[in-house]
Amino acid sequence: MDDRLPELGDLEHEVMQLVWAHGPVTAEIVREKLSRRLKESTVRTVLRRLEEKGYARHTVDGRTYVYHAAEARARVAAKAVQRIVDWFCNGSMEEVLVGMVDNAMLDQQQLRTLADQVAKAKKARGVKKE
Amino acid sequence: MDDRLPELGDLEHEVMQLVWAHGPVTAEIVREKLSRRLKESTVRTVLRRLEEKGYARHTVDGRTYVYHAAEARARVAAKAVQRIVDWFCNGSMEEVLVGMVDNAMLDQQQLRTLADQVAKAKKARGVKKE
DNA sequence: TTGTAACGCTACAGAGCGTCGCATATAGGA
DNA sequence: TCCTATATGCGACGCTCTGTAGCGTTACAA
Repeated sequence: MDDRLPELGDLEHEVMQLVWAHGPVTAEIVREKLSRRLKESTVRTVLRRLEEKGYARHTVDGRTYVYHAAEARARVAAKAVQRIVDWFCNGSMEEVLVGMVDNAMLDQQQLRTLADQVAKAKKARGVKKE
Repeated sequence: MDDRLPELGDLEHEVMQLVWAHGPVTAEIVREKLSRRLKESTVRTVLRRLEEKGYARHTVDGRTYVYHAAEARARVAAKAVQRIVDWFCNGSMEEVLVGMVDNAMLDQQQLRTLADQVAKAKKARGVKKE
């Protein structure tokens, strides 16, 4: 259930961002929206690898593959962060947050605000939650 | 000042953990403490690469190199998290935390506690801060 | 000066990623 | 029914990163 998603390369990442932002996409759409001009086969290879890695899934429309995100972006990000926390700090999220405050990436004010927003967000979707 | 630290491989990571946990170390000490039995030259190569990547530094004692962590573990972890946040959520730490709560990795209670601990930690070292 | 201990340099294989070319299958129109 | 356009998968190639190590070099003690 909490399988480790493999890491993403730069291009793979860019494509996933498109999938998340744009919603279901075809290889052609991805190709058009990419910053670089790439061959169709390149895009398809990336999409296929993304699916192998568990980031995306596809459905078939006529004879066209439509790719969807397999997991919400926030969820993937959360797992990535969890991984970092486990790796570096034996799972102590606290140590990481302290590090961020220390590094001036975050201050307690923001942290407190975050706690509120998270609480709100949770309540907002609380019903849906299983 | 906030240079991007390159990622670490598994062995490199294990070695850094030793450096952080054990304090200044020599190649020999690292070798002894590693889970696997490796040749000295292997350990030295890893240490050297770690230094190239900016994770460690060395001083010379007699003709022995002594390696130190270049940055605190929490700081490195924080940067890694920051990177994740930037990559996936356009810098919205909030979105990530929501994802973690959503993923049951964290609950608001913990988050609030974290906010307190962070505040305390900051105060504790507040004076040193620049 | 010679042995020994510590070091850096170079290498090499395997995996991951960006990038394609090419063979193949299939829906429509001639 | 057959040809063409289009969509797909598979395999490949080069480059970089990482784990792992052999070997030549240098400095200090005897």
